[in-house]
Amino acid sequence: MGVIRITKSVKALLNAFAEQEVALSTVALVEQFQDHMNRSTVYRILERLEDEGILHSFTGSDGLTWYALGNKNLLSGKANLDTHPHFQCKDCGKTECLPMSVSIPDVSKHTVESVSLLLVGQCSDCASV
Amino acid sequence: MGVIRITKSVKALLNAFAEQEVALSTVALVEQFQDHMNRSTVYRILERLEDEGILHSFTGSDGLTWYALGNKNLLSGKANLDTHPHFQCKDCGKTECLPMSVSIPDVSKHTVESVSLLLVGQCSDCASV
DNA sequence: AATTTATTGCAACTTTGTCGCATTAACAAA
DNA sequence: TTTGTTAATGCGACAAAGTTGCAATAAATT
Repeated sequence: MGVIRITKSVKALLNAFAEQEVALSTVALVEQFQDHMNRSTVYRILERLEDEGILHSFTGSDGLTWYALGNKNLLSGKANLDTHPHFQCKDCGKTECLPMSVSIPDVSKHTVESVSLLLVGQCSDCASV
Repeated sequence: MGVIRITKSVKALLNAFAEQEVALSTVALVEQFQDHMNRSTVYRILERLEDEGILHSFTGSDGLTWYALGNKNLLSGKANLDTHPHFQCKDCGKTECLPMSVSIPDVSKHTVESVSLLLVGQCSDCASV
């Protein structure tokens, strides 16, 4: 499986997530570390960390890929579908996992294997301006 | 606003949606009409039709943009949030709007303006194989 | 039919993301 | 601590989705 060696680059990326309790886009991470690691390295590490279950990814409103800590943490059991939503602020772009589960109704004749749920709106910081 | 002139290209695109009751990806449409209209024309027409409310768009599991008929059709009133999910079959790729509304819990301190909800799984056709 | 201007085609471009391959650096074992 | 194995990285080239400016074209209106 994924992460076998804890390289400096892996540490740096994990650090970025540990410091901030928010989701980070691949684009932002590539830019943040452009002087310290190659673009493809960023992509490959994120992929590996996701394979390990340390990160999980989702698609933002702009179609870009975002990553956030956790995955298994947010799930009660592996049998259940992970239906936690992500929230993206249309003003400041801040994106985060929402610590809740949304119930998805049964879809007749369809087997649902994964759910991605993105809420776009205004976060509290931007609302108070 | 958007659509002012009903050109041959606009008619052709609207026809594609009328014939099939499913969502179509920009990529598929560009390919389908590659001999009849330019790629940028497809993108621009889809954008205009969405502005008009004739189509609505969402992002598929692959990160690609998809369009489907309706929008206002599916909404009871403009005051309510449109929370109808989209379903994408992981096997055949068929993608469709689901005629239902999913209730989104209140998110404290966040104003939710739009919801995108994508279910990925297996459709009935693929399940019976 | 003439006029106006929205729409289109074209081509060049941007951006996100992937890939192969040679080099480098984790890390386990001696 | 040194050595050997191979995962991980850098680099560069590439692919695909989507955008943009501008000149040419074709709706729609009079």
